[in-house]
Order: sequence, then C-alpha cells, then structure tokens
Amino acid sequence: MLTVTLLDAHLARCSSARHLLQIHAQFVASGLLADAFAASRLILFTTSTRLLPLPFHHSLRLLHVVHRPNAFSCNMVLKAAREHGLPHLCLPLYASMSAAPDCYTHTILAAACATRRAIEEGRQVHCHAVRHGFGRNLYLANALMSMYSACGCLGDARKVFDAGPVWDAVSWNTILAAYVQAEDVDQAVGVFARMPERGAAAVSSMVSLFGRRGMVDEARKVFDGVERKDVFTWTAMISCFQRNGKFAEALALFSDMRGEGWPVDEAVMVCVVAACARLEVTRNGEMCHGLAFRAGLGSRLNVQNALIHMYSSFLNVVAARRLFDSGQCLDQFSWNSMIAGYLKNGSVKDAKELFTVMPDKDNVSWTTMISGCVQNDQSSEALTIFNNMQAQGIKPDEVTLVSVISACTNMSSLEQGKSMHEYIREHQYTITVILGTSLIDMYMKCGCLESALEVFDTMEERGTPCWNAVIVGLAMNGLVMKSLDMFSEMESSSTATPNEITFTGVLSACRHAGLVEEGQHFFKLMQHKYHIIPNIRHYGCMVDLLGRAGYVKEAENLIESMPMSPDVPAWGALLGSCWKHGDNEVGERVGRKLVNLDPHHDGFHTMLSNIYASEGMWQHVKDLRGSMKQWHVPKIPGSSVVESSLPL
DNA sequence: TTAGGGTTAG
Repeated sequence: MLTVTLLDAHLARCSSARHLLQIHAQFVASGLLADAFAASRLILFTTSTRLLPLPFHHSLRLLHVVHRPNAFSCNMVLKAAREHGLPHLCLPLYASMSAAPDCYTHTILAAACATRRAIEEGRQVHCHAVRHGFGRNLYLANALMSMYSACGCLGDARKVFDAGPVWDAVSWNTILAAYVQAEDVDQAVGVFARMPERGAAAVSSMVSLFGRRGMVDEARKVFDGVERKDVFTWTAMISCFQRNGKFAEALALFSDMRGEGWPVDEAVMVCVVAACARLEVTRNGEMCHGLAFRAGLGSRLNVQNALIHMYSSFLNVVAARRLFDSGQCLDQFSWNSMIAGYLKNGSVKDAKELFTVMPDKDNVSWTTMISGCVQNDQSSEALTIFNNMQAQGIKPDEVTLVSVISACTNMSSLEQGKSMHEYIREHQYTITVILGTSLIDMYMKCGCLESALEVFDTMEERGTPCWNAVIVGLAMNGLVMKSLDMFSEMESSSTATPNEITFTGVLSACRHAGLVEEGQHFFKLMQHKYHIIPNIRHYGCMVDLLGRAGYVKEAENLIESMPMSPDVPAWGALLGSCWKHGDNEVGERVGRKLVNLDPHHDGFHTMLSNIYASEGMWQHVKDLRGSMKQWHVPKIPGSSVVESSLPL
C-alpha cells in the first residue's frame, strides 16, 4: 500500500525514467489519485525532474487523471508550461482549472503573458487577480510590472508601482529595468536615485543603459561606486567599453576581473571576444579562444558565434567556417555572422551560397547581404536583393534602408534614390539622423541640392552627421560660401557640435575656392576651440591649399610639422604646386623625397626631372630617366616645352 | 511554488 510518506521516500531515491514510471503506476493503482496532496507531491517531482524527456507533458497527463487537483498542483503545471517554451498553454489551462486559484497562480500567468508579450491577456490576468482579492500581493505586483514593461506599456507598469504597497528590492529593480529597457535615461536615473539600496542588479542595469547610450563616464562612475560587484556588474562594464569603441579598456577590465578571482562565464566571454574582434589584434583573439576552451565554454553557441565573428574580422574565414561547421545547433547569429564574414572578405559568391540555403532569413540576414554587396561594389545586385526581400514580406528597418540608399548613392542613381525616399514616406518611417544623413548624402552626390536641403529642413532632430552631410555636400557641389554659411549655422545650433568630418568639409571647401585665410582660420579653430587633433586629410587639405596659392614654403613647413608621416598625395600636391609656381628649391627637395617614397610613380619622376631640366641640371635628368619604368609625356602645364628642349 | 540585472550578427 502506497502512502504519502512512502511516495516521498520513493521519489527521493528515484534516479531513472523507468523507476519514475513504476512509481507513477503504483500511485494510480493505490488510489492516491483521490489524494490532492499526494498528487501534488508527484506533480512537483515530475515538473522539476530531468529524468523525463517531456516533463511538462507528463505532469499535464498526471493533472488530468488526478481527481481533484489542488491549486498547488495546477500552479506547478502552469510553471512547467511556461518554463518549457509553452507559455501559450497557460491561459487555457487556467480556464480549465477546477481548483480555485491561489495567490501564486496569477503571478505565474502574468509571467507567461510577459514572455509572450501578450498584453491583452495580461490585462485580463490583472483583472482576474484583483477580482480574486490578490490585487495587493507583492509578488503579483512585481510580475505585473514586469509583464507591462515587457509589452512596452511603461505607463501601466508605473501605475502598478505608484499604487503599490511596500516595495522590496525586486520591485525597485523591476521598475528600474522597465525604464532601462525603454532606454529612458532620465526616468532610470530618477528611480536609481530614489532606490533605498542600490545592489548589483540595479548597478548592472544602469551601467548597461549608460553603455547603450554612449555615456561611458557615467557608467564608470556607477560601476566604481558599487561595493559588492558580481559577474553581471563586471560584464555590464566590459560590454559598455566594448560597444563604445574602448576595446583595450574592455580587455584591461576583464583582466582586472580575473585578477580578483571571478570565474569566466558565457556572457563575459562573448563580450571579450567581441572586443578582440574589433581590436583586430590576432594574438589577443587567439588567447581568448584558448581561454574560452579552458573555461569549458568552447562549445557554447553564443561563444562560438562571437568567435565566428572574430575570425571573420581577422579575415580568417577558414577558421570561422570551421567553427560554423562544428556547431551542433546554429542560430540566426551563427548564420548571419558567417555570411557577414564572407562578405567582409570579399567572397560575395560564398556569402550568396550560404544565404540561399539559410533556413529562416530575418531582416538582419537580408540587410547583411545588401550592405555586403554595396561594400563589394555590387550596388545594383544590392537593389535586386532588396526587391527580393520585399517580395518575401520581410520588413526593412532603418539599417536596411540606409544600405539601400547608399547603393543608390554609389550608382549616382537619382531615380532609384528618389524612389527609396518615396518608399520611406509611404511607409511612414521616421527620418532619424542616420536615415536623413544618408538621404542628404545621396541627393548631394547626385547633384540634387534642393532635395538634399529639403530633407535637412524637414528633419526634426538634426545631429552632427546630417550637418556634416550638408556642409561636405555643398562644398563638393562647388557651393563653397553656402557650405561655410552652414558651418556658422551649425556652430550656433544646440543639437550638433563640429567634429573631424565637419572640418574635412570646410577645409576642402576652402581648398576648392582657394580661400587661404579662411582655411587657416578653420585649421586653428578646430584645434583651439574644438580640441580636435587634425588628421592626415586635414593636413593634406591645408598643404594643397597653401601650395596652390603660392605659399610653397609655408606648405613645406606644415608638411614637415605633421605629427604623422605625410602620405604620397600630400607630398604630390606640394610638388605640383612647386612646379606650378616655379619654386625649384623646394620642388627639388620634395621631388627627391617623393621619388624615394614611391619609386614606381612615373609622374613624380617626370615632375622632378622637369624641375631639374629648368635648372639645367641635365645629369640629374638622365639619372632619373634611367630609373623610370617608361617615359610618359608629362601632363603638367608647360611640360611639353621642357620635353622638347631636352638635349638628347 | 512566486519576481529583478550582464551577452553576439547587418
């Protein structure tokens, strides 16, 4: 005869599916089906055991044969349904419950609605709970807040919070997480400040939020302020560095974390591998790969995906493909990363092959193919793929549209560009900074200034990139003064700050128009007012500007003062100016340097030999000719005269 | 029995 005590004893010793089925049979045979408490013991065991392949189905069958199951039994089965990927079965199950729900039931149901993002059913659960008198239950309130936040109904989550009883740490963390998820920095900061205690969970949330919004210093401050860090806090901070381009800092912090004896888990490994990928230091990456293996994380899907991405960015598609092929079960990340890897390596054909056999192509897969084609000079193919994507009913997002527009820009196809703009209007996409910038860029490159400015004028939010697109675009189209006017307007706007690209635009505008004084003004302005260190392009512009205007010595001084080694175009521009303005002294120095720097560039040989010729240094001319691959007729002004006067 | 935080692809 099986009793509850005996049943418990059996279950405690149960170690195989066969044994469990025997207990089950005995349970039915002994009539314990009528004992709700005994049934709940067995159901609890079946929902939490790993002995059965389908624990949920087993517990559900049990529930159906038990005579009068209690609320506890039902709760356990509901919980099992949610945890085993069947949350949609929870509400039907609840509707068929014979037992009266208890204070835990609606909590589980709310959680199930949260996983399904089922707001309407979630509200019904809320009503039912109130009707049953559990409206002020703390656990239920926490679950409801979490449900509303998962469904994007922040206002409702806040209402529950404001109406709430006394809150515990979970409540505070839940409402904080709601604002973090919505990326509402102001509200999150407000909640964080009001929290009675700021534990590791809250800190992780805040660090991750700041990280996503590019507020690295704020994240660091919060991170440094917490005494009891855990793996989550460390991961959040490492991820913050990683996603904001501070890869070396991410690796250094990871090293600190390990120095303090923290174990390495899957998530932190993924972040660190991603940092290695972006840092593009092969040795670091291989060390991380080794570490992941030693930590027993080598076969974790997410780690493998991060490694596929890493080896792709090291241009080692073979290693990436080996990982891809060795994966037991691949997900979207694996496929999309591998396809992106081929495209980054210029293997459009391999990418296409993989893309064709990929089972479920999502919008990232399509966008990867589109932007990959654009990057590999196959813009027209990119448009074809975009059409196929629409035919498949996949909705393009902002990144997709930007890629397609850049395909139009590359092809200088105003017609296609316009129809993309039309598509954006028709489907009522918000013209964000990134989308607006790509439209302005497209219109500018197609010479359609009016449309470019129209997009700019109608934009609600004007960040730095769209100002840059206008300033650079106007300069490119020869509207130099208008471009400089826009720069002044940008300076007085509150939503944008000039950056490196802005000054590339204004300096090249000055260069096109030969505005030496203005150019020098901007070159100083960028350094003194905006603390921007000029890059090689800025220097190149200034050298060319000064040289063309005849300030050859000043140009030479500037090129000599550059903190980086000047590139061939900069030296070449100066040499051209020397020749044009007949400054043979500087010209000879520069010419010699260039001929050494780029021995295969016949144009430089020609120019230098012209300079020697005009000085009557014929031996030098002969020596130079001897080192040239072939003699080109010089393409510079006056050169034919020099050519014909050579005494051969 | 119930609730909260970190992760990778375009």
